Amino acid sequence: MPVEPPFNAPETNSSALARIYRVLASIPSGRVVTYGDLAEMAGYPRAARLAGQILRKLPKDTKLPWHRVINAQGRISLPEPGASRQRKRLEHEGIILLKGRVDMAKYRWKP
DNA sequence: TGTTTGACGCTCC
DNA sequence: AGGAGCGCCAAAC
Repeated sequence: MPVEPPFNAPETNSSALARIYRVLASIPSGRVVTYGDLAEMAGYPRAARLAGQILRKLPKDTKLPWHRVINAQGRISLPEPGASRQRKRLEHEGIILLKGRVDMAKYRWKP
């Protein structure tokens, strides 16, 4: 008799990694999501730090749009020099940071 | 098996 | 407005 899975465990055979990757790949150019959004969309509500943990380990040459993930305050969470890379990529997609912040009301992606 | 660790988030003040 | 404090949660050790 299998036990009830934890409330936050979406499916036993699909890893958080795969789920996060899938959602990340689906974020449109020119839009952003928060770490919390990313985790929630992947099936892990309140696991914002998990999203960060996974993003942190992405290979440097990944093609996934890691730069479209910022914190809930609209700020870049990476330490330098990553922050500069991220800002550059965002601006390249038309997302301008004012006072170091992205206008979330305008660019936050909510499917 | 228990503890530590974050590219976090929310509430106070 | 901006910082301190605390909660959160799965991965790494």
